[in-house]
Amino acid sequence: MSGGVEWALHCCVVLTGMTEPVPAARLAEFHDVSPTYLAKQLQALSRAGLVRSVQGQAGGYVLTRAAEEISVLDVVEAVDGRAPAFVCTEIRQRGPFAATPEACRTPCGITKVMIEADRAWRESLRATSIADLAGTVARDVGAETLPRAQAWIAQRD
Amino acid sequence: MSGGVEWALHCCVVLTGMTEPVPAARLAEFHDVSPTYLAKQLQALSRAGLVRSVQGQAGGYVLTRAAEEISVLDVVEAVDGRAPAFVCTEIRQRGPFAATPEACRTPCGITKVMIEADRAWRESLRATSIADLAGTVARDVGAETLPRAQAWIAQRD
DNA sequence: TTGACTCGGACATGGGTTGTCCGGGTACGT
DNA sequence: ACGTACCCGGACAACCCATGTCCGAGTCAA
Ligand code: SF4
Ligand code: SF4
Repeated sequence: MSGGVEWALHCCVVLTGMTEPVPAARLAEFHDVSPTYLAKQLQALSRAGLVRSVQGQAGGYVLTRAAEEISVLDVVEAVDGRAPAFVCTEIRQRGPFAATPEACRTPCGITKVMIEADRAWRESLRATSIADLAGTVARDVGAETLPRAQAWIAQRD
Repeated sequence: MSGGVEWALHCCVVLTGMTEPVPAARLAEFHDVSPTYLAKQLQALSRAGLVRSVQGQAGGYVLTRAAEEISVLDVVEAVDGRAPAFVCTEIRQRGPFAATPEACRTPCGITKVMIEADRAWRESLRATSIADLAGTVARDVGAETLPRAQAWIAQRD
């Protein structure tokens, strides 16, 4: 899995409850990561419709909907793509005992198992929302930490 | 996911019920794939203890236990490794609002979600065995296909 | 003893993710 | 209305791991 997923998730969590647009550079400074590369991840989120980008001075990114309506799966798929991890090479159609193409209409047993496992993985990721994540960080490091961090992000130098 | 997983699974299926050792070169010829690269995957299976390799003339690979006792997850983990897909970079310990290391003893919410999803994925893969896969190919392409293929593999030129 | 065949780990190559850059565009301040 | 400064967006390289290959050590059969 792409490492940028972690960055994107952290950004979505800190964007929770933010009313003003936040520039990508400030998010990068907050997390101490490469600003340009983080920008790429945010662009992916923007393409997926999870965040809305406003340009010009005092621009930045804002969530398009409530944090309860954004699942972890949405973020993962936005950054890493919607393609399944396992892709069949159709090697059963090769070699001396090659199967006929019309026999390969329906996915074989191996592919079925992989698709089912992929579905279970995605379902598990869909069960948690960004708001849930924000709640866990409130329980882990204290309820006042997130608002203070958001205040630091909101102030413009 | 590594593409070699598909090759390894196919090899395990055709090895079902094989009593004589099968060389890697013959398996490669049967599937029409690179012999040397397939050998690498079989070596991984050997290291994981799923197959036993016998050397010398008339050597090859044999399953170490019954196909019912080998799950798809075993093969996947043998080839692709046991490491989880998501690895945390601990970026919460960086930046102006860095968390203290002692606060990071327990995994955060993001990591918990990822671990849970990974567990669900592996559990789904563990539910199916190689014997089940052999059964599905019997239902899909006919019950006599697999024995005939195995007979072709068993004969030595 | 000979021989030949097998596996095993060490060695190149390519595609993909990571990381970076500059141009188009927008909103603010004058 | 103009200038300006800022921000986003997609196009451009660098690094790394998966892919693919090779030859030597070991082993069994003859
Ligand atoms: S038999 Fe299944 S895994 Fe093998 S090539 Fe066909 S679809 Fe892919
Ligand atoms: S808060 Fe969670 S996801 Fe973020 S760096 Fe720490 S463990 Fe990783």
